[in-house]
Amino acid sequence: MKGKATSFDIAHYAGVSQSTVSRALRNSPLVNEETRRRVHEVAKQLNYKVDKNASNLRTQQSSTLALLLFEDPTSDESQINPFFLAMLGSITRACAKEGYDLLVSFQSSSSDWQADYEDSHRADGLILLGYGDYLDYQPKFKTLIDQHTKFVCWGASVDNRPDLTVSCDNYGGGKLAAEHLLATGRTDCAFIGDASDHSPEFFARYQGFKDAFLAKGIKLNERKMANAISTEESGYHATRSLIANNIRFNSLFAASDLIAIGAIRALKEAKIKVPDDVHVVGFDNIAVASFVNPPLTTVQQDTTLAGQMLVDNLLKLIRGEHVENTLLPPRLIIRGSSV
Amino acid sequence: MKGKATSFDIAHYAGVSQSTVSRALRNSPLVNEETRRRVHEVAKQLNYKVDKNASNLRTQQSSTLALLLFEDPTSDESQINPFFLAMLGSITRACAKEGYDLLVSFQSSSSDWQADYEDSHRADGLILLGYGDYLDYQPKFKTLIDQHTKFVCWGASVDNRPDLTVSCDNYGGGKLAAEHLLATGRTDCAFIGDASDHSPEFFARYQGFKDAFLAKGIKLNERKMANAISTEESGYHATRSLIANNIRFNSLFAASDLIAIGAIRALKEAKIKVPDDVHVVGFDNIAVASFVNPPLTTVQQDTTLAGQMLVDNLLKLIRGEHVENTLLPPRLIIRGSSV
DNA sequence: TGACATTATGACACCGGTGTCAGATTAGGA
DNA sequence: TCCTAATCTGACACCGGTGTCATAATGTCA
Repeated sequence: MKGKATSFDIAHYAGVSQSTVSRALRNSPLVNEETRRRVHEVAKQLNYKVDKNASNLRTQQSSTLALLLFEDPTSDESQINPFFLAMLGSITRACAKEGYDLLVSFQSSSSDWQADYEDSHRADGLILLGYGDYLDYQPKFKTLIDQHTKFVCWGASVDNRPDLTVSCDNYGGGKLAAEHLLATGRTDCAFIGDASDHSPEFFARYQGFKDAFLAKGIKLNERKMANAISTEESGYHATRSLIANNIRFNSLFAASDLIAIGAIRALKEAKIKVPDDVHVVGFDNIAVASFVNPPLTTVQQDTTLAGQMLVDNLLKLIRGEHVENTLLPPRLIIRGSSV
Repeated sequence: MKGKATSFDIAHYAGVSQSTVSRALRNSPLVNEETRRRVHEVAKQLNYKVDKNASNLRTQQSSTLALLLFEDPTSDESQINPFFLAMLGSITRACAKEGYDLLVSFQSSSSDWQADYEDSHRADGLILLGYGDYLDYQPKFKTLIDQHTKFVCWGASVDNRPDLTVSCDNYGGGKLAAEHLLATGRTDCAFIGDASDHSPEFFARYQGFKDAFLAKGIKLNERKMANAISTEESGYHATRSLIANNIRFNSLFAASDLIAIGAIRALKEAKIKVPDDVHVVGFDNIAVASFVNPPLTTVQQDTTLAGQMLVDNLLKLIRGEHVENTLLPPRLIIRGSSV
């Protein structure tokens, strides 16, 4: 057999028309049981596989989702944020479970990102994943909505369309972290992250954290804060600058685990002991968290559930079903860095 | 405008035929400069995107590669081997660079894996990634070759077709590890991994390691070996069983970093100090390696280069060009676990 | 036995591009 | 001025399926 078999080849060998082959292979009730069997038989022998391009072209859908990964442009090229990789894994699994294929693509948020997977009929919908720079994305979101592109995004909320967002309850997670530190009696707390509304997830974490302290009548000292993006390097430098400015604290909340790991490095370097001198709590529960020294207390985001929800919601959108705003419950994982 | 624009819409507005539109958009030299400009103009206004399904159907190729990830069926569902995730990242980037899209799919090596991406014209070729169980795969490889499926694989070698494999020089890497331990004077060495030919990569690492010791006239003690697959758990249990059997050693070579990390946990638990009592060397240089305590000495595999080579070789195969067997040089990264 | 519903099948248009071929127009050369 | 070559464009078949419609074969009931 030269080249790949087509449904016409099968039709020929099975002694039926090509239409019937198409129907038989998709188990249409219109086709006779005996015929169906025979067609399947021949198809198997010829190792026939439906041509997805032809099929997709005709049906105008692709059984494929596209995952767009946005990375902090400043992060090292070779190292991808492990939290996103975990998400990628769970999204892949969720797609497979639903019978969808997944196209993966990295976007650098600085450049003009190409969301044309849907326009070009390569994918039925998009999943946007990133510690989104909130403000920069809004115009893009609007374009996507105007074009009726189906998409969901992680973290960053879309104006007036809360149903398009799946995210961890960052505010609640921040509270969990705060309550834990308060319970251990460490009320003089530093925050490393970004408390501007540029980074909505970090902002929400900080808000929850702050409010939990306020609820106990404690006001966080604004001077004990330093900005950082979600890399180890950034966390290290931010913490170093606090130390260099002679700012004292007995506990530290980092907006992400990578930041926390960088912070611990800076603290160690300054001969500040973790957890004896400073309790440290991170956010994400990436795989590394349990291996660092000391093991990192952190707020876990359930990536498996998150991936599943992103896919589920997107499929609902594609099918035109109603979707609710989705907020996933965080969970505190207590380890050696704070006890 | 209802629905998506097609090339006929553009033809209409630009006052030319659809054929000309198609040519103009692909910058065919056949079309007049002025016409080309006008067509592009209209296309942009209508936000036109070529329908990939139609295009792929006609041209019989997809500008897409598929990545099949094989995981150890025993590994935890939620945690994917970080080494593979790093590879995934670099493969994605390499694909983007070459203008190809990437379909990602997880396969459980136990079940019958579906390699029909190419048959169904979804992808032009396959990249196989996994700590392959060598023997199980050979029949599958044969089928793929018989069907003229274009594919490359990482690690596992394909009988008679060395050109289909890209891999790290595992033998050389094992030697590097051995020479380092010898240089530190730790000649009484344990090995955790799989030294059977079931796991070709681990086997090669062990061979290189063993030969380097032999070159110094030292024969490794077979009793100081334990089998493990590439998970932290497995490394932990394997090491524990050695300790439980009262087997002594002053250095340890693990076939992968995850195994090494598990081994360190087992050692610590038994109050055996790393590196004072036992020097530990791993393999892979996953991101975690530098964060564990003590930081792990390891043999680095250059994942960026590996991803690039896999993609490059696959594209060459697709284009029918000659491909060489590809072996990437490993590099020793010395950290606290062995000095 | 004729009228009608049911079942199974084939013919055919269609999805939206790409590639080939033929034809129109203009330019160039004798 | 006429002929040939070069340039540009449109018509059309084609890729390999899917869905609609018409039709043949069979069964049912009055």
